[in-house]
Amino acid sequence: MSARAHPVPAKITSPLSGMPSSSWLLLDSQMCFALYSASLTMTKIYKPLLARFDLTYPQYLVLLVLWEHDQRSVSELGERLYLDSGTLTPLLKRLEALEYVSRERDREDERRVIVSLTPAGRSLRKRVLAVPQSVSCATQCSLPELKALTGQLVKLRKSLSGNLAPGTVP
Amino acid sequence: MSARAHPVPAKITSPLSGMPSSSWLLLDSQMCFALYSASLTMTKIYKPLLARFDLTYPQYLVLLVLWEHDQRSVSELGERLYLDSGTLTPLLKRLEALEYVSRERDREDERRVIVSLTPAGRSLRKRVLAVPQSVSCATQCSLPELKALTGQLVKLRKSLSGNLAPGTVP
DNA sequence: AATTATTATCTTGTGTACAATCTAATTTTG
DNA sequence: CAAAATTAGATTGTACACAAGATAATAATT
Repeated sequence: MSARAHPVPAKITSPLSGMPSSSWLLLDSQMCFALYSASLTMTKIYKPLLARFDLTYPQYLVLLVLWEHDQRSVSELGERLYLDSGTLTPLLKRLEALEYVSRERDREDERRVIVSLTPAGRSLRKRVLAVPQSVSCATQCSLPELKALTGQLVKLRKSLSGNLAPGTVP
Repeated sequence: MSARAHPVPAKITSPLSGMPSSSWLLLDSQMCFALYSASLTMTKIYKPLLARFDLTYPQYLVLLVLWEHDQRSVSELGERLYLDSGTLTPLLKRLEALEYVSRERDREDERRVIVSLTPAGRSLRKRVLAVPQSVSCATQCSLPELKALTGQLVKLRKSLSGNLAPGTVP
């Protein structure tokens, strides 16, 4: 007595365009779900590749940052990765337990914690090089396609970031 | 005595293309990070909009599925959303506590649990309609752009799903 | 200099994600 | 039909993600 309440039922149109209002709630038409599920799937692809180094995807991201610039504070890592200290602190402790990084208070400003690569963390870099290459293959995309998609996603993140506090309903 | 080891240091090229090997580890050139950070940002956009209904984004996704087809089993929801029972079981219990859904064993097959919308869950649909519209605005994308991006992300998820067990290094 | 405000990190609590394991209910097979 | 295999959910353990609040160090102000 319920169910199948969707294909083209409404004549009401949205304020945004000629889309029927019901279309807005169709799972498969939602860019956000495509984004969300693609992101989860991507993490699953990384998992076995990074497991050999006892790394998770977010831990690998921290190492990417440190391989570019060693000795970053927790907040600098957070700004770069868009993650907060509540996420990073325990993650960094795990990376420290793995002996890929060390954490020490900044002498200049004791509030800050400086995260540095250990020799093991530095030497990991070359061995990890194959991982993103392998994932790149799994996408079945050409490098120009990947670059284009990256650009669109960066643009999207920036647009969304701009709306991160106020906007409720248009 | 470390740091800044990257812009164009290596002459070695990858097996995939003419990209210098070091480029593969640059955070900002990684489509996967763009995907990951865009997805997290998107969830942050949804959070305040869904909080009014005491919903999280994955809970909202479950409701989207049920609004399309009421009375789905846990595994059917999982197939649709690409989530497993370890994620869905506690999530569905919270939706049940909110009285948006009910959960009962299938009489025909007692192994299955059927998730159904309550009247409150059904009536939520209209009120939630403004949420995806609002997010759509926040993207600053036109509807054709959103459709194109959705298509690319779906294609990406499918390509990645195809590589979910075997492939290690190419 | 003492007060106030700010900043950086840590902690706590809630809610995903998912692997691995467990239990119970069907289905398949011999 | 009984034993074995399969299936559907639930449970457990690990690891994010983030809001909110606590703590401690520094900066700004009076």
